[in-house]
Amino acid sequence: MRKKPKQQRSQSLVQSLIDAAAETIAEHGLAAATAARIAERAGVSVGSLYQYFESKEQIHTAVIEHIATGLRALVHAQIEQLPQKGIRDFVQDLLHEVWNFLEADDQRYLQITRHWAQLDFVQVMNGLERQMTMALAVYVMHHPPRQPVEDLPAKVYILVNSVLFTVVRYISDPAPHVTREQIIRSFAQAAAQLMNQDESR
Amino acid sequence: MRKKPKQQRSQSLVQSLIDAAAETIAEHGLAAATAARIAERAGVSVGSLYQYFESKEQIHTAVIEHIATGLRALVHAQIEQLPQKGIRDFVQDLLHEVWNFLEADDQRYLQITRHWAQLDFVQVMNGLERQMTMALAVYVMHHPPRQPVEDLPAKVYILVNSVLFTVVRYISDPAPHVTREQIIRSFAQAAAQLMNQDESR
DNA sequence: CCATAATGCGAATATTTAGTCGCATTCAAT
DNA sequence: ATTGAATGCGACTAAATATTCGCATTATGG
Repeated sequence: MRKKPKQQRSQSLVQSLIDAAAETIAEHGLAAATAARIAERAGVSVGSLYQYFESKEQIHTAVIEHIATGLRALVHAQIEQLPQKGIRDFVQDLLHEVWNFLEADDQRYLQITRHWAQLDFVQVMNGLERQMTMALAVYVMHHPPRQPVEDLPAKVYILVNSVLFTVVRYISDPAPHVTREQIIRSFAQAAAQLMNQDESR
Repeated sequence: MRKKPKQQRSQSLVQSLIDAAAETIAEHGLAAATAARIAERAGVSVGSLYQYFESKEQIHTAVIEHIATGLRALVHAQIEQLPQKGIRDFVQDLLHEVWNFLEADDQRYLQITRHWAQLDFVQVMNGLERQMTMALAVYVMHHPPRQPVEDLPAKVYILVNSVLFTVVRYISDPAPHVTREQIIRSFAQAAAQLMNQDESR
């Protein structure tokens, strides 16, 4: 960011640029999110845009950070309820929340998440992983299963990535032949089994 | 494709363009795979490129199709061995194969797969899903578990997408804190449990 | 060997895009 | 009210890039 926005008008200008960038990426993809288009959508001149952002990519990064904050908050809130819920319900509810989050605002965040490879989404997922690994480790310690859980970090790695990508892929799917509820149920089952917390045996 | 390449020299020209495109995407990303660069790498003029491809995107699509063929063959070969192996070993071996495939040739295919959202990779995954669903349905029919498998299509959907995306993500990860073997083992376990084929209980 | 179709070329054109710069406008402190 | 700093503007520049077109070269069938 070139200059720090000091006055209030410039701060809201920066915000409107970030919003406009998010909308543009969501509606027309990353490639279409050019400096000119973002500025126009924000009702701002390109000159002003470059007053606060070094480059086009810096705006994209700002958008990611915005999404990341939302995701982190959501996961954090759910983790607080893990002890009372147990793994299965926890995963189920978390999945519902993530799903709704990605679908909100006309799938604004979804479209952005699809371009994870080109954006710095990897950092975000690393953060989520750590958060989840800690929480699950603590939970398993307090609810020791008959058989100890092996490779817990690997399992969390799988779960976090699988959930996020599969949901993104599902929402992107024009004609999925399975239902959202089936996916969520299956994921919850898989998670519970992986943590050896499956009571139905 | 504008013209059909009839003579042998033009056919190999087309092939060299596709190869060059794959290499360019792999090494420098999708955005860098411009018409000029692809042509240069193939040792061909841009004019010739546009003689056989309507647009830059059409080359990208051709590259995808090439990868898809490889993946399909690989999965097909593994599915043949499913009956003798059982779910767990099947998934484990399949994962090793997919992993090696994506890492081969200096991760040539990996980089391409990372851009699935912008390319037509969705079709590929639909195909793989159908292939796997059929195979697993047949297997489960011949090896009925104590409890019937619910939501089989959904579970296969999860498995296929999770495996592919998680592997891609893992190979992209500059500093993963879990090992490849842990991931594979955990996935194999998850698959076996999901199909109620877990004998270790 | 000739006629004709297929192939190959790359300079030239048209478009798109990132990023800059000098000038105009607004704010905030005195 | 005045003044200097902050903000905002958008035409302009420079660089990439997609795609075309007329001409040169090469293969093929007779």
